[in-house]
Amino acid sequence: MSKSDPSAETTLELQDRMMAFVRAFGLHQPDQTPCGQPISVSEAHALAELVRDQPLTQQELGLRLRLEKSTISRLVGLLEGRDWIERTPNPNDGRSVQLTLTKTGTRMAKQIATAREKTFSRLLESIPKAQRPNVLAALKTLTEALHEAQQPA
Amino acid sequence: MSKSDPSAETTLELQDRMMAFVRAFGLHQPDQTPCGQPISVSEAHALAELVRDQPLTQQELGLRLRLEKSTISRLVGLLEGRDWIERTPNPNDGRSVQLTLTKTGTRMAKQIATAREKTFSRLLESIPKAQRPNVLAALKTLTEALHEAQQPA
DNA sequence: GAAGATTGAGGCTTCAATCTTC
DNA sequence: GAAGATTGAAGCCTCAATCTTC
Repeated sequence: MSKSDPSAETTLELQDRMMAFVRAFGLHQPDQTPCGQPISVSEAHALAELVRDQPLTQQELGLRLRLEKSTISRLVGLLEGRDWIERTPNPNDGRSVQLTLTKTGTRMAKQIATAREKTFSRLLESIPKAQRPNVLAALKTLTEALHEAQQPA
Repeated sequence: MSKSDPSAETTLELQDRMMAFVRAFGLHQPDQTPCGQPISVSEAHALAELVRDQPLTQQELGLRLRLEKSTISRLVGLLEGRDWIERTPNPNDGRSVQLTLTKTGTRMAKQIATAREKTFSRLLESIPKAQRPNVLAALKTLTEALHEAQQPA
């Protein structure tokens, strides 16, 4: 919401830096698997959300992961097929289902979280210590700006 | 390369912020199309690279976009189908091809660049002016850290 | 009719195998 | 055999249409 026309140069730099960052992040490769088969980034993210909050409806999960409901439906189907997630019908509303982690799913979620923490810890170590607060603050600012700029009006 | 164990909390925050950012960025949606049909993010990115440097081999383009050579092959095929790009055989090396923009392709690339600039300008406006330098610097730092952390050894 | 979820069609990406040229 | 490019198979995602329940 801050007025002031940004210069063309600054805009171009932001564009370059963001594209470079997103490409470098490599969203498409599956996560390292702590044990057994590889796991998609979204699967890992879904498990992480469920560890924090349980139960969740598919729509709620979709909002958190910013994925379409159809994607969530298939994603949950896969995780259910591995017996990591359970779909329980909501007693108060026959339309929605409640997602909960199975015992195996909880164990896997924690293993994945540990492995992931190692990855991000390593990344954080590659950032000069003095700049870490700036980087975190910048990511927050950027994400908020993205949400704001994506508003239709 | 900076030593010092980051705290678990900081690691978690980085993890959250990065996931939130990447999801918010929405890599999967096609770009707004300045005229005619929608364009994938990678197509727009490819045109932007070619406007800067011409000609490029497919492998070079793949390195810049951080995409597999098979992806580039298909991507170029699509752009060639629209008569935006030309594949010219390299006279010095029969294996590689030289990618150049056609007249139409150049015009489109510029239109897309303009539209994209508008998008990023709007995003930049959503970032408080005082924080803009920090955000840009942070993105640079992060991308470098990503490349460093992805090194095998 | 609206909300939650599912299914079908198509696009972009990766990995693996192949083909051609060096 | 290595390098550049292509093709085949499969995974994840979006959009649109559909089904069930409110």
